[in-house]
Amino acid sequence: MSDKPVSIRDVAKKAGVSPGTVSNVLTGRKPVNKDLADHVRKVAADLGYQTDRLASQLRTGKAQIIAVLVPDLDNPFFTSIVAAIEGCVSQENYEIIVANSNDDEETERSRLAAILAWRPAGIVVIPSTDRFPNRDLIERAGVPYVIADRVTHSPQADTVSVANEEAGEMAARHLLELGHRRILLAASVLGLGNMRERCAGAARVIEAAGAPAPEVLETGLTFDVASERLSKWLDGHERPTAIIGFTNFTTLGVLTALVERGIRIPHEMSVIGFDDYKWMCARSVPITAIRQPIQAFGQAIWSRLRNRIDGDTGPPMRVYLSCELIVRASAAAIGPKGPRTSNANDGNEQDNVREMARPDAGTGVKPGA
Amino acid sequence: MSDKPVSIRDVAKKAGVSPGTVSNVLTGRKPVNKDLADHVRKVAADLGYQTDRLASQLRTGKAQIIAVLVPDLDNPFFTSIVAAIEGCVSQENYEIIVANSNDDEETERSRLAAILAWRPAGIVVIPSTDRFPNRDLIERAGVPYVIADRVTHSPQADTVSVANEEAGEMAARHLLELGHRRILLAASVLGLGNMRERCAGAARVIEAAGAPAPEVLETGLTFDVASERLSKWLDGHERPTAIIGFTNFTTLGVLTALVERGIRIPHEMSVIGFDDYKWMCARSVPITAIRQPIQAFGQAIWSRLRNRIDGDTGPPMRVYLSCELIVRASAAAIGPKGPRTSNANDGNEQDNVREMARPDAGTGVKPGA
DNA sequence: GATTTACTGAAAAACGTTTTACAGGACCGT
DNA sequence: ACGGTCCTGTAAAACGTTTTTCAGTAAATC
Repeated sequence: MSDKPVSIRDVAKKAGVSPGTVSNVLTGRKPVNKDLADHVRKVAADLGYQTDRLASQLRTGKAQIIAVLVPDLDNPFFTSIVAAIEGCVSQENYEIIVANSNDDEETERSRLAAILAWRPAGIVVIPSTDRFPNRDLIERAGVPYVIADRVTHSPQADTVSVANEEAGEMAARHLLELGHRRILLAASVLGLGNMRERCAGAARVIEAAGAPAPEVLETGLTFDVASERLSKWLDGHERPTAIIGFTNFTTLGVLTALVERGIRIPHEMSVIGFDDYKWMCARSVPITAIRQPIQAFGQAIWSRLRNRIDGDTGPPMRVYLSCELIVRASAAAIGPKGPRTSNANDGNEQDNVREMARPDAGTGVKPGA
Repeated sequence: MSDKPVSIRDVAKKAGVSPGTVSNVLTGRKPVNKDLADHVRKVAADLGYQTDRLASQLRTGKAQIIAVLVPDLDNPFFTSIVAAIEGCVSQENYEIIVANSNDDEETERSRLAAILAWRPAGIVVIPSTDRFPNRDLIERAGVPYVIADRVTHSPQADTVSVANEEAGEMAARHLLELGHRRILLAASVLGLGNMRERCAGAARVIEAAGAPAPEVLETGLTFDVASERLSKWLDGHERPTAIIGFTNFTTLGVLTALVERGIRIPHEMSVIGFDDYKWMCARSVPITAIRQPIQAFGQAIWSRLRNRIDGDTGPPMRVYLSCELIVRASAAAIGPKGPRTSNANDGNEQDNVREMARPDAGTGVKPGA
């Protein structure tokens, strides 16, 4: 109800000191007599004073704001990353601004501009495209940022991503061990670095095993077209014995396409999905999947960004985290008999985060097909 | 790279005018000669000037920030609402700050305090508890806010929610039409108004049909305990023929509990879920569910909040939106023969948003059991 | 005992805007 | 010619902080 919020001046007057002293007491930037400090603190508390962060951070130059720009706020993978980051930063008195680029380069640009006008302390962005041309906006503004997930290395900026090739390898190896040889890789869009790497990892292992090079199908970025394309593809091609979905949406697409075609899992088709969600277990044949370490992801992003905010001017770093294969029932041994699930879960639980300086920057991985 | 961002003073100097004039040109708050205005705009564009929103909004008093406080950022329902709101507000040059209360009253309070320090233009909050005692913080700050989802009416504030009773009725009626009489209602926590209302709606319809009053099971707020409690309950009670999950997490819990017990859907148990997600269709027996109108939800929240920000001082409004029953295969007719699905989808597609002033405020709905 | 040093806190400048107050014309009607 | 009203733009105040500068006192050093 009280229209004007209580200001530092009010506190100062009531406490009989100068505003500067109140500031020094509250921020602790300059020492002030213990007794007086206590008094000021008490008055501030009594008045319910809350420092106006707008004003405070106008003066100090940077806002305690971390902006997170994602390509799709309706994709639970991205929101889970936002959640993980929020958990980290809120403990250090930062606030999070979210923006949605809708996988569109133009809106990405405009959202980025709007966000930069807040002079945020840092930005984490999951680019809408691999090249991320809108980077120039951030760089011109001189705001620290890290690129996450989709772009796995960049000569200009820190990147945090998953060990994509390794993830692809894990999935493929699991299928090979189960006897599969004709494997379909379902990626969202090969224009994305992480997709190329996952496919490359899988393809390498598969070919190394002497199996035919896997086919790669691009299912697009949304769920709806994913299942559609999958269905169409299944109609027009010799049927593989296993499919790896390299994205949560593609996994969902694979699953519904199989339902539509009446192809049963795992008897007629083995499936490995990406990401680990509750619904994967809420089925009679729970889904074997590659789990991305979301919490660690968020922490790694924040820790990198934090360093930059604190003034780290070292060369761009590339951080990547290992995924984990969660063996369940949707990938089964091939052969005359029915499903036989394996539980060769050798996931390396600890030490799943590595950092490396980047001498090797810029060497993109070729698509697997 | 340029360390100091270009300020309005720089533009003014280069354009040969005063800072005030630049401001007037850019904000359009006072008229300025057309030619001069164009010139200023050009200079501003050349210099890549972007007004510092911190400074701007310090002066004007309120930040173009909408804070969204949700109980669980890992729950896709809540994040989908955030996404819907973000879509609305970003078009009007507002930015969204998200905060996670983690379903805990204390962290809710501290997050709220942190958020209020930004002097946001408005707040939308999905309270962690029904009573929402932390409301006092917002009210003391005098910031407009709307309460969403969980609390469906409040004498002090606008509420936007779903037509919960109606939703419960729809689900129950569908099951009754399919011949079910012993129905279990799975709610998250009956301390939440929306849960009580959904249960009440279902219970009323069921009892009106002469069927025994339905049992209500509280499954808790997280997925893990949900399935656990469900499993335990199923062991200790006579088995119903149908279950309604009144939350996406409880639905997931129901589904996995049934999987664990080897109870098949819909042959041995019919299930109606809540919310509409992709995974519900990615199964051989897709899930019949109550869909909440997420987009409309976000729009209604924003429109209400917008009005308040613009100075609407009318009495608190209660807005509620109708849900839709999506008939699929997980709820089947009971009887000697196997599953028979109905497609009696009479959902009222249009006119699913209503507003009403609140003379009836404060009359809570009783829990259904 | 004089001079430095250390400490404490007040006063004022600064951050980048917006807004208010005002000044200088031009234009109008008398 | 004169006072009034527009019109357009400048100068300066203001927003609520933090930071810098400085003054006054007490302690320490010679």
